[in-house]
Amino acid sequence: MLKYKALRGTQDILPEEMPLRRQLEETVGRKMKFYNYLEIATPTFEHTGLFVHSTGADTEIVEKQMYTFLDKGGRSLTLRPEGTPPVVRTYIEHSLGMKKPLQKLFYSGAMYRQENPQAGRLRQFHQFGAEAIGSIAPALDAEVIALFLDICEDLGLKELSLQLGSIGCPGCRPPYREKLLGFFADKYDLLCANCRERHQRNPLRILDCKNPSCRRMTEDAPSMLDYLCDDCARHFQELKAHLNTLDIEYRINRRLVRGLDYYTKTVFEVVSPQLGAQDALGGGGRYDGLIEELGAKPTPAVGFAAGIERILLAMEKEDCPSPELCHPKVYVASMEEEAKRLAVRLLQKLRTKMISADTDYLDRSLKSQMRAANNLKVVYTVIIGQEELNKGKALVRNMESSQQEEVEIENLCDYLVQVLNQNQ
RNA sequence: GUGAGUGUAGCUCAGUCAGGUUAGAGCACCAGGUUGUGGCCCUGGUGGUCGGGGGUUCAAGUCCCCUCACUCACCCCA
Repeated sequence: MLKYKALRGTQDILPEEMPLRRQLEETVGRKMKFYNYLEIATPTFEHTGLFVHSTGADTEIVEKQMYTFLDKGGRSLTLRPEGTPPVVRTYIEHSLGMKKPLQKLFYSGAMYRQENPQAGRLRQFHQFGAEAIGSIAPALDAEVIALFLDICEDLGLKELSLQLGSIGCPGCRPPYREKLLGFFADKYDLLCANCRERHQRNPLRILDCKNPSCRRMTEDAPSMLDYLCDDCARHFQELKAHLNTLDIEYRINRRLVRGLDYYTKTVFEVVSPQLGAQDALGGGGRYDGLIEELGAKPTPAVGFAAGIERILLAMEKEDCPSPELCHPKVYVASMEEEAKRLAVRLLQKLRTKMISADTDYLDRSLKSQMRAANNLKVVYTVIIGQEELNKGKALVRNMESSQQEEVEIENLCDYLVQVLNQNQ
């Protein structure tokens, strides 16, 4: 029995799974470039207070999901549970707003939340995300949404649903909240246990309950969308207009609620019907109050975060094309000491000429070496033994055609470079 | 944190209901069939404290308890 296993909710990524991840990473980087978002990276741990004051002290994430610890100086630190607060902290700390009025940034990395793991939900998981800080333009909300959908489509995902909503601003949300409380006043006893708790703390969340009876009850509950202030309503209208011009389909979700405190106005979620319970591939929205909340001058912003493992799951379910592991081009099979020394020299030369190559380090029979070459799917196998050494030549076998010919040992490398280039 | 289901070879799984020789198959891996040539085929081999611990029994992969992990769902969210 293995003494130490990967911790609950963490995952080893094996060689076969890497190509697909790399592809995703490459797609993200490429698309971000086209939309002019620049990459940044922030530390994996921060002062605990950063998340308490941005994500929100009352949120599930901060209340019970953070990996928080004291360092030797007695400071409370936390492994980042999400990417937005660190990015905003960086934006403020390095006065990025002074360098450019609008900063468009993206990141990709591991996040940590101590939840109960299930399909599409890990304790260490990976997110990429974009944050556009400095503009209130609804067109920017649309760009951020378009960017995320563009990435998903480039990866081959087809069955996606964009859920759109608005949760207002500090101006219009409190009055709406009162309205909602009024609506539930005579229904309190009919709510499920969870919702009764929500009633005290965050009544908006009742709208998000999946309990069928709560659902039915909230059907004709007032929606935030009907109580938006003029500013928020106009913003929402303009965003929808922009999405229409971009031919982006969306579904208005009158009860879309986010679990993070900093959202204002626009909220959205991209959902895959392939996925089951954890079906949100990504989500985001506007957070016009966060920068000020963290001590800088008021600055509007909008962004999204996406779950890499969830996207990977969805790609698998939709049979998206996945890149193959790459194979070396040449295998050098050799017998006897002298030939093996020659093989090592040849390998070195090939590699400096940018040709991937490998050989046998297990002192196996020629037959085994040929099998190894076959499993590696190489294009050519070079065979060097005593006979060849005597002649000063080596055999070069084309693995597909099974044709092989003798080549002067001195010319081996140049010969292989030449034939491999012809093939391409 | 709660509920249900599942843990047998590197992988996919038989065997568990009705306890009883030395725990099996396919794939993968290794070797041989050709004393120097891959794929297909044939033969053989390596590999398991049956998730872990405890209990019942003459006897436990099989029954009971605990524990850990995974899966699904609640919850939450990416």
